[in-house]
Order: sequence, then C-alpha cells, then structure tokens
Amino acid sequence: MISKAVVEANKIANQEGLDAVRAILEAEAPHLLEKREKQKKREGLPDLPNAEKGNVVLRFAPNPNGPLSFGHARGLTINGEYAKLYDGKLILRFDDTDTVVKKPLIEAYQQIQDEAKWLLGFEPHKVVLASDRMDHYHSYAQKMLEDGFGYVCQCTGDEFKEFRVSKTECPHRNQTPEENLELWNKMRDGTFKPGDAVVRVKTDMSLKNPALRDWPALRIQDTQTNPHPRIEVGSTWRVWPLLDFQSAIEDYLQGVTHIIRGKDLMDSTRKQKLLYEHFGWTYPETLYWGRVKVHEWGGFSTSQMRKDIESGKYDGWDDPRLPTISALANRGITAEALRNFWIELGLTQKDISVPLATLYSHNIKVVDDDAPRISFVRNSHEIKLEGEYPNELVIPIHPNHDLGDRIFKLDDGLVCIEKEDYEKQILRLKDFADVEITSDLAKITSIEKSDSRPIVHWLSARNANQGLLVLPNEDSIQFISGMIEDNDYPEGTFVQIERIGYGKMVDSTTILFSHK
RNA sequence: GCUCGUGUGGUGUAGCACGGCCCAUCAUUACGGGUUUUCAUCCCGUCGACCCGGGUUCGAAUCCCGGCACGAGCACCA
Repeated sequence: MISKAVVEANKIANQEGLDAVRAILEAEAPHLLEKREKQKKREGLPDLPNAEKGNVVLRFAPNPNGPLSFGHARGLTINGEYAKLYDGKLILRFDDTDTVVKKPLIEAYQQIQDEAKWLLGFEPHKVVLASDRMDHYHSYAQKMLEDGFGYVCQCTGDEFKEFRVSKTECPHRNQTPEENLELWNKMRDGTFKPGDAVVRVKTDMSLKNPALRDWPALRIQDTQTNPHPRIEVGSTWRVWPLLDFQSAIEDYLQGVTHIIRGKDLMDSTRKQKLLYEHFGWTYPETLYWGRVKVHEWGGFSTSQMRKDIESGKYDGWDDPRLPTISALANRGITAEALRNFWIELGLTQKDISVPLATLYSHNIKVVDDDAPRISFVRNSHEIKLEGEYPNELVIPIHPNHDLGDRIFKLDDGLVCIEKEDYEKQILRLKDFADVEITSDLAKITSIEKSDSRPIVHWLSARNANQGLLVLPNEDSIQFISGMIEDNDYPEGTFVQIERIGYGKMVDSTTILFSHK
C-alpha cells in the first residue's frame, strides 16, 4: 500500500519535478509539509547551545609556561569568534598553579596577551591570573571540608591508586570535618610536606569511570625551593589547587556560560560536574574539539621547546622552525589566515592531521593582493646584453594592482639570470626582451614577445645586490645566496618572490621564505 | 585492564538530533586547460568518500545491534 503510493509519488517527482508532488500534498495532506526543511549548508561555526546573545561568557586558559603555540590558536580563535558572534565576553585566564612541573615563564604573561590581541584582532575583555586568586580557592576548599564533601587524604599516590582500582574507600575518607580541618591546617602551615597529603573531592569509589573516583583537588608544593616566578606571589602559598579544582571554581566565580576545550578534558568536565553538584551550582555548557596534528611537524611540547631554546638549538620562541604563534607571525602568516584556518576546521571531535598547505592557501588569499613582487636570482649568472634596448625599464610592482613601479637601469648592459635558466639559452627576459645566449652574450632578437619561449625573471646588475634567501626546514635552516632586487621595503614587508614563492623581508637584502 | 570519545574522497569539512530533490556539500591537494610577459594571483574542468557486517524500512550517510580501527583519560601536570 505505502510502497505503491511512494512509487507513484517518486514517479511523479521524476516526471514532473518535486514541486508537483508538493502541490498534491498541499491539497491532500498539508500537515505533512510542516516538517522542517532539512538543514542547508552551514557557514562558519555552528550555533552555541543555550546561548543568549549578550549573555555569553567564554574563557581561554593557557598555562603561561611559554608563549602561545599553534594549537593554542584554536582555543583562542574559536572562543574569540563565539564571543564576537554572541556579543559575549572572552576571559583570558592564566592557569599558573604549578610552580614545579610546569613552571610559569614570567615573560609569557605579557607575550601571551600581546599574541592574543594580535590573533583575535581585539583584546580579551578580562584577564585573570589564577595565582592572584588563591584565597578564593582556599576558602572553597575549606568549605568543602566543612561541609563534608572533601577530605584530606594522606595516602601516597601508589596507595591511593590501589584503592581507586579496587573501588575501596581509603581510611581517610571517613574523617570528621573537624579532623579534616585540622589536617588542612597542617597542610597550610608547613607541618606536612609535599606528598604527605592532598585534598580530595568525595565522589563515589564505585563509579564506573576510574578517573572520577575521589579525585585530587589541592596539593602541597614546596614554594621555598620552587617559588612562583611572580615575585608578588613567590613563596606565599604552600597549598595549591590542581587544574580541575581551580578551573571549576574560577569558571563559577567568573560566570562562564560556555566552555570549549579539547576532548582530552572530557573527564575533567565530569569531575567538575560532580564538584558543582556538591556546591549546588549549574555547570556551563561544554563543547569539545579533537586533537590536531600537522603533517610537517612532529611532536613539540612547550617544555621541550623551552629546553631547546635554552640550549641554543633554536634562536628563540619565534625561530621559524617552531610551531609557535610568534614563529608563524615571524614567517608572515597573518592572523586572519590563522583564524580562517581554525574556523574552517570547526568544532569536530575527530582527531585530525592537516597539511600546512591548507594554512598557506588561506594566507595567500589574505596576502597576495598587497604583496609587492620582487626578483631574487638564485645561482646568479651574469650575461652581457647585445643589441638595441632602452636605457631603463619601468615595471609595475604588482601585476594586477597599482602598487607603483620599479625601475631597472640598463645602461651598462649587464643582467643576472639563474644558472638553470642560463642553460636554456633561448629565453624571454620577463617584461623586457627575447634573447639568445651564446657563451656570456645575450643577443636581443626582439623586444616584443615573439614566441612561446620560457619567460624568466632577471635583474639588471645595476639594480641588484648580493642577497640571501632563508629557507627554514624541519630541523635545519638553508641559506640560498643570490642577487636580490634593489628595494626599500621596510623590514617585515611580505613579498612575492617571482617564480619562487612568498616571503618576508628581514632586511633589504635578506628574505625569509614563507611558503609557495 | 577500566572508562570515555571518534570513524564521509589524498587532506579537511557539510549533511546525521527529525530516513526520501544525497548516484552526497564546500575547500584544499594532485592533474589538465584558460587569462597573465612570474613555476604567482585569478578563472574553468577532471580524478576522488559515507569503517565493516547484519537488521528495521517501499527507501539508510542518517535509526538499531554487533564487530573493527584510531585517539584520549585513569598525575600530588595543564
């Protein structure tokens, strides 16, 4: 019955188009058309769930143990973009609560703020330093002990691990609030040393997910030998919150409405939700992204980069071989390209691996219209012109946009071309003349383009200087010498190197190669 | 081991909550062509995918079940 009707409907659709079917339906059963139109192609980022325009608070929370890296740019871009989309607020929060394993780098606080502004195109609406907020974390920890949903645990890590695996409660779990408060004071006054005790959140030791069982919220750090690098904090505190606790409390205090983070933090969400239940708070909406690898890059960790910079393997955080924001910016990748790149990847929870070519193509779109053309002759070979030709040439700086002219002086008749082109012998010097080369003489056979011989870039010797093209590779940096066109581009100008690619002027004779 | 998550062309991504104009979108890469006095830009075209196996249904990328693969968490790191 149904199949018959469907077959018939499909037949009508095929013969007369879908509108015919729609018309029939409208006449006979209009309610069937109520069904929502299928979602069409989506532009940009998906809608934020439960988001009210003007009432959205987001945060980006890096550890300032180094400047921002490529991956951080995702967090900044996505959170920042949503803040813009919803007229919301973006908080930049420094999660600087580890003074031992991931010690903050004092310069990073300012650098990260500068980089954030550069990337976002606006300044975060608020900056919060976790290390300034210690009294809040302590008072909530104390409340947790007073209200009996936290306890001071004196198990060693290994001991507790056994309890966690066997789903049994540890002996400290049933201490009274008074006992816990007493132990808490011993943590704070220095009676206990690092490792002697931690504060745990009481969840349930029989929870299916082992990661959630009575998770640790605060621990002791020896801030005498490892003071916090901010002098105003220094050795003031012994008891420091762990990320899950600190972040949970701070999100509550700041009124964060949406958390967008990596999916490696999914269990953090679950832990924090349990804590929020204890406090009677409502947890923010949470979204996740998956892991991103870049084909061309291996694994870089902030701490490893830091070591390699200190040992001299890299010149600094902006060494062009490094996957940091400053290195990318240094190589001429624009903030807009970086943002577009991350927005295109969107918010999927898939673990992906992307080629840098994708980022470069975004960059070209942003940059090509304004990139002056410049000639760089690798493996330069000098030849002498023979025949009739003008004294100088006026060539536009950009072929499609008016960026002014460059002038090639030809009075001495000496020009440089690449060795590789020299060997082709029959050439057209771009914007100039057809030549035939025998030994080191280039005979001009025509000023007008006369055939389809190869067109090559070249320089008049009078307008050329000894130059360097710097090519960062994975591990090394390659220096290609050659002749570079006379120019007065300021340092940092992004140029298109004719027939070679794009790069950035380091000084008037050095170009840092960016990408093809 | 336990727990959680993810599988759409070479690489990303849309579509999946509510099955049907989906023989599957867009971008990128590669290749080919056009414009261009750059191997650039721009334009056009071609190749190319629903993890596997069952099930439900007239109809499954979309729903259900079972595999498989990959990733992450189980830190006194963030």
